[in-house]
Amino acid sequence: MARPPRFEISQLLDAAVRLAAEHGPSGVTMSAVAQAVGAPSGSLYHRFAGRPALLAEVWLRTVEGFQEGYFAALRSGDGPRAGGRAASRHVVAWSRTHPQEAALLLYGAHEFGRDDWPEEQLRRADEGNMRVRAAVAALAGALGLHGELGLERVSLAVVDLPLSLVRRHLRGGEPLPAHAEELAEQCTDALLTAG
Amino acid sequence: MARPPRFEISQLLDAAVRLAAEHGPSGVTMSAVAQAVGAPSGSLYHRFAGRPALLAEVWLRTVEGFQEGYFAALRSGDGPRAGGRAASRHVVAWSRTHPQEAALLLYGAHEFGRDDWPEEQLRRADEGNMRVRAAVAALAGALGLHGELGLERVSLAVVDLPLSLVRRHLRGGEPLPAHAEELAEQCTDALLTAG
DNA sequence: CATGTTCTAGAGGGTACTCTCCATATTAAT
DNA sequence: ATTAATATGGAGAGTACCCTCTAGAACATG
Repeated sequence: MARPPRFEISQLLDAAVRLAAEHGPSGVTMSAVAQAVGAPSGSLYHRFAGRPALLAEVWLRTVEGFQEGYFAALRSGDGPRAGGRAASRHVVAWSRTHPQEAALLLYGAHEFGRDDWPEEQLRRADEGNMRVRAAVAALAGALGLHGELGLERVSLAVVDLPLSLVRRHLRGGEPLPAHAEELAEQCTDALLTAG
Repeated sequence: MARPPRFEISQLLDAAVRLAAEHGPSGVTMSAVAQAVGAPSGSLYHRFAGRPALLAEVWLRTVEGFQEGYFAALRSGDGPRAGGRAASRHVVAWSRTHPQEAALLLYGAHEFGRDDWPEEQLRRADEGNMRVRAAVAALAGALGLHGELGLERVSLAVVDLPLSLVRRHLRGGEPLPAHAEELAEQCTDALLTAG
């Protein structure tokens, strides 16, 4: 018993992703998103409580989409070492097939106005972070890398390093080179070797 | 034969750095900088052609200040391997003593409106980038790491990896842990070992 | 002291964006 | 058909910011 929506939420978020990739988070204005899909600005405020809520949703949908495959990769393969390599590879491969979303990930939640997010979305973000931390800690334990220093080294190996590799290229506007997955895997492996 | 300035350029840039570190590049507005030092907005336009010029100057002063010590570190030590380790260490140590400037570096020139910069400042930025590329290429050659893949691996080792380590902590608002330099050096060394 | 130069001081126009509001339209269920 | 629920469509108030512009203050030099 209601008028059907002309604009799907996912359609609005797609436009927001495109804008964020092209002009940065600050380019994701309510009017820009509305104009991109041909909707009046009022319609946006039926879906999102305000700009912070929209930015949070764009960020969370992207991160959660990324993490889905990331955790699967971490658990894959034969043993923790292979899982780490696969995870590193996944970061690069996913970025290759989702260049706009990857560009978005490189900004970080803070640039998407995290400080202004509504309670519930902050919770979702925290939960994702916790899951990553837990997975990294489990990997570090399985590899015998203990202590604060070991944990941080594993984080660098399976999270920050592959992201750095992606950043280096995407920020320059170039696509990822063919050998990127290979390089990420090699470097991750080198860092996972106990020093 | 002129009235002495009440506001030094460096004083304005200092305020801009503080604002950028706290609120991001978008927080560096002309009025915010003016208000931070107690100057009228008009005075800012005597020093800088406009907002893009101010942002460019903030970025360039910071990057050039950082690079000064970075190149010295790269050339220091005994052989290329030690130079790479020292450079990695320098990134972390400099970030520790210059937390605000480091936060600024983590954003990247693009976020500081690089696309709108005046010609001359674009040139300065390019020159800095070229010097880094050349130094990294020289290091890769001395280490016997050849080809596109080797070059990129060395870049990751002595530039992106230590920056990632810094980013992980500073973006969370925490200071760098005591062992950060040590960890950076170890990881860089692991990556500089030919795979 | 007179002069020319550089700077301060701050008002205000122009622009872009966020968000509110309300009349109107569309649908499902009664 | 009526009604309740939900959406559109778009005008416009409020706000923040960039930048310009003019008047005059402060200083070194002749």
